[in-house]
Amino acid sequence: MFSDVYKALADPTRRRVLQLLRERDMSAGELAEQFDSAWPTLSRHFAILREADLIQGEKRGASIIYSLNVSVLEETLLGMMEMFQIDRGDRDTEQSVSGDQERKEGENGREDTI
Amino acid sequence: MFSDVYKALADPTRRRVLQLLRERDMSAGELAEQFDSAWPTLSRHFAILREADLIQGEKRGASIIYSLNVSVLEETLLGMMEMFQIDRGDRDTEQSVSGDQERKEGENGREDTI
DNA sequence: TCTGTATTTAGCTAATTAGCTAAATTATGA
DNA sequence: TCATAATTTAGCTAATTAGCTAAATACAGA
Repeated sequence: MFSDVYKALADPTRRRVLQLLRERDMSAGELAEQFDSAWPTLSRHFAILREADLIQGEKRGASIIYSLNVSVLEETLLGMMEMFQIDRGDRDTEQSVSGDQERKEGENGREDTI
Repeated sequence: MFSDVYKALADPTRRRVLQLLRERDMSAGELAEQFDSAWPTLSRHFAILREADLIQGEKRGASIIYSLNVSVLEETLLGMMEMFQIDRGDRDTEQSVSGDQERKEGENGREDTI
């Protein structure tokens, strides 16, 4: 369902693009300037983010202004939290999940952990 | 920093493995039975999850019992929320972020969205 | 020590992806 | 219409990855 989104998020360059767009809308060129890669390379990253519906571009004159689709990002992350039953509230609160068991250290302090 | 974790999470099979381990610890074989892929293929996925420190395996006799590293998963997801300034509280609460702007529709109801 | 079970490693193929340069496309303005 | 600017597409290479089968390793129990 969100598989494209997960893949889009797996790349550091793309995560940085999203972060930049979190601050404000930017043109493709303005975005590309923030990176060392060639512009066509960035253009490809933009396309992947567009396909995942994480960003959208709007033509303004000769430029394309990209903007973040906050809701998709939000829904994906919250969906992921839910999927893994991570309590999204207060970090110090005890989690209560069926079959819940945190990492437990062996009595001898040594485990055959691989 | 968490790049390995993101990549590990990008694959549906691996996400399913994590979900299964969320319920209870399982041996490699028990896990592998849940999927159609060949065991070595699963073994490879386990290795990627181990390298990302999302799971760990403990030898028990001839078997390896895998368990989820809940904290790594939790920290990654919360870190991601923070990175993108997603409010992890109540969904209906207004977000207040510098330069924040939700998707706004053009007056004419038509945008040159690409 | 031999046998069977559990799991991983080796070695392969096919598909995907990130990066590049060069060319094409689209819009602006003289 | 011509030149320039902004961006994407085309077409390539190198690296990565998912999948497979076959072989190797590690352990348990007779």
